[in-house]
Amino acid sequence: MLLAEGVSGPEKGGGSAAAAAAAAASGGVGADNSAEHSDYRAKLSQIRQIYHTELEKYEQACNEFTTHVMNLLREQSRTRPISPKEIERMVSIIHRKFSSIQMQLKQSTCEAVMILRSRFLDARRKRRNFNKQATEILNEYFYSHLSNPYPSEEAKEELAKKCAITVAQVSNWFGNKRIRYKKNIGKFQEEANMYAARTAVNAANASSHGSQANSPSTPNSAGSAGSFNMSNSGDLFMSVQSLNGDSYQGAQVGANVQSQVDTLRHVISQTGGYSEGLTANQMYSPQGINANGGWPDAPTPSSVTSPTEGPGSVHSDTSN
DNA sequence: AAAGATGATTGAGT
DNA sequence: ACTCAATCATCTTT
Repeated sequence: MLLAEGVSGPEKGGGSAAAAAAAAASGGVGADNSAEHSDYRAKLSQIRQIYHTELEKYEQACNEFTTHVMNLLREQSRTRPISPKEIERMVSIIHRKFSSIQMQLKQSTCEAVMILRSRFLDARRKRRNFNKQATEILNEYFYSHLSNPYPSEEAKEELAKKCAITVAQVSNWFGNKRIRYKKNIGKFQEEANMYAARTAVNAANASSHGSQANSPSTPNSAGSAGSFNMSNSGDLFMSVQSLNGDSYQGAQVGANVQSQVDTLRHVISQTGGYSEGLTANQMYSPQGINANGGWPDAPTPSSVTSPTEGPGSVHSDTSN
């Protein structure tokens, strides 16, 4: 342990390198937090220094005590015979005592290092929110796959790359998002509206401009300037609703039909059944519309592209 | 400072 | 192996 942390290893020189290596090996997340690492390293070197000075002190004390005892024995040897074996025994006893003290020192140092590590390297303690763009990308995916928000491994990797985070973080994000969305759909309605409308508009633009079915990189072109006005979103709703009418569904190529279905379905259910008394669960629940939509099971382990969905009935429940 | 939001961890279930 | 649910620790907003 101490060796691994560079505490009991070589002196000052390679210590920081060893500490950095240990931190990187155990931290795993180590990417940009150089400032925190330097702080960590400083504390670690402090511990190392204390450890070494204490060790030196103990050694010195041990030597002093040994010579002291030796002198005593030598003095005694004038009055009574002392066998060299006895001297050896005494010395070994002294050394044993001091080595046990050293062990204690090592143990406490080890504890200090452990505390330091847990303090500095525990990911929960240095949590940083993702930047706006990353959350936008993630939300966009989430709300455009609302009927089955379980990204495949490849999708996760892609999202991770786009958002400059790890795949595990993507999984965490989706886990949190699913659970929190399901727990309180009402709280997420505005957000859902926003993203649904936006992706719907994007899709409409894409389909009207030609055949750019799937956007391979940075789909955040249009409204990412960051102004979420309710009146504005109302406008979007209207346009989307008219889009839903009947003229556009032919233009949409089947690439991301499912996401557009989600989007449209969401908007439709929004504009259609808006009543104040209802609870959030009833107002908009993809589970209610889609029998499978409750995401209870079937995380679709390997179906990245599933065009099997029949594009025949995009708007089966428009309900004029 | 309190409350809410959010990313990460943990334990259980499948 | 993956997800859910609860929880923690921190960040952000009020």
